[in-house]
Amino acid sequence: MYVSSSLARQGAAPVAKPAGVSALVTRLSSLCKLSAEEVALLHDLSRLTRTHAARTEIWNGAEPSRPRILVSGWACRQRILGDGRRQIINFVLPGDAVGDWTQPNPHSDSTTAALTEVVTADAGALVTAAAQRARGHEGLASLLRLMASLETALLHNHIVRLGRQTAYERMVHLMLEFHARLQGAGMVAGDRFAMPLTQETLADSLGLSVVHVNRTLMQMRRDGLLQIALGHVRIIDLKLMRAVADWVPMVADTMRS
Amino acid sequence: MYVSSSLARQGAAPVAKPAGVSALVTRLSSLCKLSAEEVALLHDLSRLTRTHAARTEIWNGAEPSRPRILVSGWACRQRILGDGRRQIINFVLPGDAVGDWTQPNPHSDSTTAALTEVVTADAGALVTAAAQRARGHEGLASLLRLMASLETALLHNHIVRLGRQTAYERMVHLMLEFHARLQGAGMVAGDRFAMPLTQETLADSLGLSVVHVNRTLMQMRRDGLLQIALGHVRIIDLKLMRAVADWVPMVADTMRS
DNA sequence: CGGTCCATTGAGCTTAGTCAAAGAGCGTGG
DNA sequence: CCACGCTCTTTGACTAAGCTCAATGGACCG
Repeated sequence: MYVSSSLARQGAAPVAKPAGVSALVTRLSSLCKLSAEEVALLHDLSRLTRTHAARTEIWNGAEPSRPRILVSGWACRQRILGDGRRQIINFVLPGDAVGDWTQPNPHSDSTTAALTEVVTADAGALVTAAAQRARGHEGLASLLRLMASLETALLHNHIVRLGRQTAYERMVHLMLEFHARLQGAGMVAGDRFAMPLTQETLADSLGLSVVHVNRTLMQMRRDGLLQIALGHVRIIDLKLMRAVADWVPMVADTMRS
Repeated sequence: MYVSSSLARQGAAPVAKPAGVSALVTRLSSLCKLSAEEVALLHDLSRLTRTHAARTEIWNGAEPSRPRILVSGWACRQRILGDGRRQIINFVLPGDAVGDWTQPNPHSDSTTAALTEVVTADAGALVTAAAQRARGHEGLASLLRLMASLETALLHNHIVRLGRQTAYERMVHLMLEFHARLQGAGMVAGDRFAMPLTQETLADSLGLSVVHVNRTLMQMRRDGLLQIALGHVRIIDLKLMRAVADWVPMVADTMRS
């Protein structure tokens, strides 16, 4: 039974997707109390954007480059092993840093690739303003520190998923992570959000085979946890999902309450 | 055939283990060019140390505390799932930061536990000096950034191990990581270094069962990759190990050459 | 209409987990 | 000194989660 549940539909209509930089501003200003001047700086990011096609590399760990921030689309940090095995290290969503800002030239062998068409902005002005500790920009330094801290927390979560959770638990946990992160960017409408990923991408993130990802998703549907189709996810039973995946609320979750 | 290869021997004689803070100074000053004044600051860390017993918690993600740095012993960041499953997120070795310095109160559910008796030092002075950008302390800021960057790289490596490597590859890769990190701290003598971990600890790091860790280690011995006994590791065939594990040199490695 | 990408499903296999038992080393108290 | 208990390691037998191979079907595009 093919239920037309393609995950990565090209022409899927956007759901609650703010145009331009507004998702980015929503997300970043929700993390940290920022002055009006600082928020203006965030809006200014839209003046120096660049569009990258899907399936292209948007950042290479080896060569130093200016700090960039993701404005729209989905990307991922990944590493390819010698024999072609691929592991996705983390997903980069609107408002996330592309690459590693803290280190000019880290010897990292991982690269950042666009999963969809992606827009990035030059964040050099942000970093400079935060570093200069200018008056009216005290919040930016906090923001950058908080962003780094949250990214580390996501890496920790991913390690726990991969090390000690079953395929089913991993998948549920990842869906909850997307839900929480996209909510922070105002990209969740009710119980639905866009997830333009193929099952192969999910497999390479969760350390599973494509076939097993498919079976796991089918089981989740049968269990009434969520619906996945047409590049969108609809959460059906959030409470059950959190119980299944041993979910620990993220910082953004607690701030909301 | 029991070959007396206990991994965690209490009374094991130290191998190339510098007493006091020297391992820490060795490691940190190898990362970054530091002024004499800054090196003196590192030595000063020994004035504010604290000893923690094995199997005790030395840092709790929830409550804010002063930044600390590990002087001697082995610790780990870990998370316990609701049903008791445990995942070790990373190992903390001499010269590594305990907890998360960048964030006052990160909502992290992970804790840092001492695997052996451990000595930590208050690193508040370091962080303050780096933040003040005082003259003569320019290197400290770089050092802290580099430390954070290296820790992130280790998390990335761990994710790749857990997601896309076999039990055998994971184990070899972890041994290579210990080798490289301890070498930076001057704690490798020739081809040998101390590794005071039980097989259960290795299992909880690599996402395996204790039984399978044992079988994997036995196979590695038979294959002539390394010897593990009495809480020590002896590297036999470094080249083969690196080929097996798809090893990517760490920053510290490349600096050495 | 053929080609391509992605999702789905079945059959058989492999890696790694579970359960159970035994051995080695070490500390402790009689 | 020795018996006992505890922790850690080792091994066998069986089980199971997840992988590989193979084939099919829907959707979309030129």
